[in-house]
Amino acid sequence: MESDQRAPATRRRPGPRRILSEEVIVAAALRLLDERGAEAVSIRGIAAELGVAPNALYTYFPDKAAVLRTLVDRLIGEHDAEALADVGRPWRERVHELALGLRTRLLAHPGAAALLLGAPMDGPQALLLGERLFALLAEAGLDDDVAIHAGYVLIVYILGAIALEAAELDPARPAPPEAERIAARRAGFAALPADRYPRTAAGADTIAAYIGTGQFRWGLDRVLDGLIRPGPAGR
Amino acid sequence: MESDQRAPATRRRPGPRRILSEEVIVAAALRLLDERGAEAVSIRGIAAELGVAPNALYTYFPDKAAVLRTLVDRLIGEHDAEALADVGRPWRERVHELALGLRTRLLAHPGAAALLLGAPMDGPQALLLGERLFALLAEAGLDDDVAIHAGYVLIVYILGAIALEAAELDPARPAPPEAERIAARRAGFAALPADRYPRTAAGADTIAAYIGTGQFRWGLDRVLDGLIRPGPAGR
DNA sequence: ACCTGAACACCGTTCAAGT
DNA sequence: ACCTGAACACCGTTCAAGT
Repeated sequence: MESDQRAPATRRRPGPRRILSEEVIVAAALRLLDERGAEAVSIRGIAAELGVAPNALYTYFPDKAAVLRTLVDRLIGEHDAEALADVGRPWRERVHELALGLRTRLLAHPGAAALLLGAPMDGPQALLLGERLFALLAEAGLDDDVAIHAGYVLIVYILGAIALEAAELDPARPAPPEAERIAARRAGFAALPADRYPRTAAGADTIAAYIGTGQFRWGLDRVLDGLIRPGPAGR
Repeated sequence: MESDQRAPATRRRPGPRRILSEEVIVAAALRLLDERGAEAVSIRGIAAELGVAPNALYTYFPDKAAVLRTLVDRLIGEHDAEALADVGRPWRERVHELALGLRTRLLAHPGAAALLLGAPMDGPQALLLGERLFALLAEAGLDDDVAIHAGYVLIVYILGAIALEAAELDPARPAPPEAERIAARRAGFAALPADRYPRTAAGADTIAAYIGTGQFRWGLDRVLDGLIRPGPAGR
């Protein structure tokens, strides 16, 4: 019992147990986020989910913020890199695919979307996303340094729109169908005092309908228009 | 001593004490946010700042989230409404003023900026901001419902850019000068492995410089260009 | 190296009570 | 109506220890 000098069972000595890993922890955090909302994602909650003592997680992450940053970065990274690099397809189509794909995946985890713009976008997957956007915009004819500025503007629009849309969702449960969300918004805006917010009340139907794929795409196209064919104030 | 039947001291009976108010609570929260960062803003912390028991705040706000929502909405509302409505000045100039002013004020409270896109923008001041943007864009020649969509895109860009920029700041202390922030970014990007992030590393200087008024304005102009003169895919 | 038990210094919120 | 004391059910993180 006292001899731990014996040869390693596998190639490397397995250490005491090796139950956990970064992946397993992040996966548990995401599960918690989706099932019980943002405030259920605690170190203690994740540990309980994994059947482990809370402080076990500190072997893999320095603090809770690091877990969340890693989680967000992984979600950002889940896109089809090959399709984006396929030079045979028009660049605008590929930007659409990137942006819409990102929106779909992030809205599937509304709790995570709230964390999107709360920390610097400096994770490895976020940087890769930037690389791909820069390359796409360079293909579209922009000079390298303009492409970089333009890529940042695009990221701001894409992530900002997703975050703002996700803010209306209940993070504890999957997003209701678009039609339902629009109806709820319409009711809210129509109830506003028309004397104070005349345009908002009058345009309630229009504003209510901003949520959704179609409008996300419309805004994306307008931003791309502005970036690709700079106006008189151009850089 | 036992008779509390006497006539009210002032016009309305003052109640037991009336120490607190919504304004005082929000102001204390903001002070805490600026001086000691986001995580110092707790119900208990605010109460201590005000010399009051923690649960006293529940007379004025239903929960902590409501305090933060009100705080953000107030910050959004601090702009010069008259200057924006001044029809004598070009609309683009007024949009700039609105956006840049918002950026300056929100970056002065980096901790608050992180909360910007975490909750729906449905506070009274946020709605007023929307009204003003819609009016400006209608002046710029957009149809009413297009102006509403365009206004939303603008808000997404403006708030998204501010949030992303604020995410790099230490919320516990005032923002360092722009040059210093750019230098710190440049060092970070230049240190990236060039084989994995070729464009990011090569463009480190450019990316580092994205932060700042000039670039915020450049992006704003590009977005406006796209919105005001819709391209072939226009709505 | 990896995990546990126990503890520290906190949280938000609720309840019953005092004025 | 407005505020307090006390309590409940939590937090994130650290430390010393076991293997």
